[in-house]
Amino acid sequence: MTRVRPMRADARRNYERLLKVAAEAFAEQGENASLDEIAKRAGVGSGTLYRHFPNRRALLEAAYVDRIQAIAARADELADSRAPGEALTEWLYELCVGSIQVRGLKALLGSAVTDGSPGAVTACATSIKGAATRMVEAARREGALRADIEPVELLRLAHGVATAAELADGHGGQIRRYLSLLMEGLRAPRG
Amino acid sequence: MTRVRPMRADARRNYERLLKVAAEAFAEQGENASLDEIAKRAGVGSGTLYRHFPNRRALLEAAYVDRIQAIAARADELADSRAPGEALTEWLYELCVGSIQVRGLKALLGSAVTDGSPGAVTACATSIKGAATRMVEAARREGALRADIEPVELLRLAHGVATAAELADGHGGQIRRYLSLLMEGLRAPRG
DNA sequence: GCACCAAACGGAGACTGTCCCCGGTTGACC
DNA sequence: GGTCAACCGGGGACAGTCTCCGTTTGGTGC
Repeated sequence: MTRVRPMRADARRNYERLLKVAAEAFAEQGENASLDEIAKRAGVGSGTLYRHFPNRRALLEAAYVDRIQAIAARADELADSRAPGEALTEWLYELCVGSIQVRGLKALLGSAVTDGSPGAVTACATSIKGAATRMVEAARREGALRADIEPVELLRLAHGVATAAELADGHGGQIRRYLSLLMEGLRAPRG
Repeated sequence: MTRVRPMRADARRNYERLLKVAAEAFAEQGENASLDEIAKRAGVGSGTLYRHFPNRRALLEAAYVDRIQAIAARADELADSRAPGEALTEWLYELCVGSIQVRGLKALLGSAVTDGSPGAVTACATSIKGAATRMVEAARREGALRADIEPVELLRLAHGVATAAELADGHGGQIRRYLSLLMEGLRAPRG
């Protein structure tokens, strides 16, 4: 158990400003927003940015953990208020909407469900997969979902739906439609 | 009718070497392969590359037109040898495999079915959409496909499937599975 | 053959972005 | 208010994109 000493006041200040600015920049410009530009907008040097966040992915993840947690929490909320199958569909819908509207989020969610990506075992990946697992299990019990679909597969397929919808109009206008086509295929097999 | 004078011999030579090298580079490294590096490998200056191909997309497209045409031709071949629904599924499967194995191809196919992308009206887009249209119409007639699915939507969804499969293992091992799940949802509605 | 010149070449260089390094600064603690 | 580890920030090496322009060369008419 290493003694963790609290961050110095200036460090904490910079850290938080960076997160705030980064979240905005990634949302607007996607995952490839300029890091030096983010540093500048946060009023710090690029050295400071890279010390706090060794690479782009680290910053991206830090900027969106809370949003991911919110999505995970939303799963339980939906599970309480609707039938499992419906809750699942609605949750995936919201996931896709978030992926398209907040541009950096999609990349992050994608790498969270990528097999064998370095550093994939992150807080983000864990909580989103946990939420998916709970929803999938409930939906299976209700017979609203085939038994051979793994939670992580569902997340990957949802990512695919978001990608397809993005190609359509760039604003997610087709998510609902594409998702319902997919869900139709994921229902328990026809008699 | 403008008089088209043939390319000078050195120009044609360079043009073709660039295409060859670019196809290799994009296949290996994806759509973001370094253009200067491609020029160097082809033994020409970067100025020459940019004169022949004003931007990355132009080079990408030129490097893969023939491959896209082959995919489009393959559609007719499959249509002749199998039932429409099965032919469609197999064609989409091959499309996805190509998208994953030849890395730059996916980006190109994606932009070909993007609504409102600049320069979307290209030879690639036209021939791939044409092939999709023929397959979709045949499948519809057979009742193997819902009537409300547009050809271009199918291409977008296939792109989504390729994306999902790529997340799974990076090599397309799940394409068949994910595609069959999708196709299940695209069949004519249950009674 | 040869001279001409439009077409084509190629690489220097301006610009943007990433990331590291290290001399200077500052906040926390005594 | 002195000490020092932690932190800052910007300069700079490196890589990539794309343009500009002086130089070279292939095609053509003689």
